[in-house]
Amino acid sequence: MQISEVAKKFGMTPDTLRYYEKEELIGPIEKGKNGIRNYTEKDMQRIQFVKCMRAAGLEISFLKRYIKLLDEGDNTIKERKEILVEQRRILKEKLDAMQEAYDKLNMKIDLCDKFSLRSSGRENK
Amino acid sequence: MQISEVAKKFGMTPDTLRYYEKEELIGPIEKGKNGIRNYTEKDMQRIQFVKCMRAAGLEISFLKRYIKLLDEGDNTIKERKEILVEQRRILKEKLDAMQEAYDKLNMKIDLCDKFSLRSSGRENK
DNA sequence: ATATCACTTGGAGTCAGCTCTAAGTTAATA
DNA sequence: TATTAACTTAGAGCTGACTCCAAGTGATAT
Repeated sequence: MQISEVAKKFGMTPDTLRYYEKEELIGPIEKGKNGIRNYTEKDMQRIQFVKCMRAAGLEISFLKRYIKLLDEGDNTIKERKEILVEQRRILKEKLDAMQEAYDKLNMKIDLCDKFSLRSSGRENK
Repeated sequence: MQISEVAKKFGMTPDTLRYYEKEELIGPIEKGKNGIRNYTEKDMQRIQFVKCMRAAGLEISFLKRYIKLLDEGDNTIKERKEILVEQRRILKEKLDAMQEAYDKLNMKIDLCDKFSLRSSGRENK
């Protein structure tokens, strides 16, 4: 599959895909003799993973480190787990902070509703 | 309360507090005749709010807009609610994406554990 | 043959959100 | 009185993650 098609499939730009490859989050992607990238099913699984993690705000430096270890094979599992556990911790903290903000937003929205009710109530007297 | 004290209280730097003030997320903070900021209880409530929202990733441009409306009074409630609802929607999407990544991380960590168990089991034969 | 199109590269530019620097003022301490 | 420390300002610099640009290549359509 060619770069623009893959980009479309994942809702990102070819630029971003090339950038991720340069940063070694994906690939290196095989190229035909014309120099054009041809993405395999496996490449796309990795893109899927990277996209998911990036959408959650995980840093590129982490992903790079992790994927390097992945490619090094089974004897990096212990280290990989440590990295994953650390990222999970960071992610959990962010999730909690966001949940707190979410609740606060909900409260504020409720207050707006209450205010509107009260004042429309007064109008109808 | 003086800037460095407030900064410490909220775990941020004086620079950030001055930056937020310049961007009109807080204040304007009253200054003594020496030109030094003196934060009131009300200022700090707003700092608290801004900090919470920023920690959840809400943009400064939104906070600025929202706080401007707040200061304009009751007849901006409808517009404020619209903004809040929109931000809630954005935040919800991010929360879901992060939850998905969180689950994926957990799965990967489980896989690491299983692998370690299996190989240590083999070792003990 | 020539134009169009999607691709390639290296490197520069952009953006949000801080973060730091330099130069200056003021109040308290040695 | 001189130093120190905490504050002030305007504005420059930094970081992460893209995003864009210019110049070039190669395959296809007219």
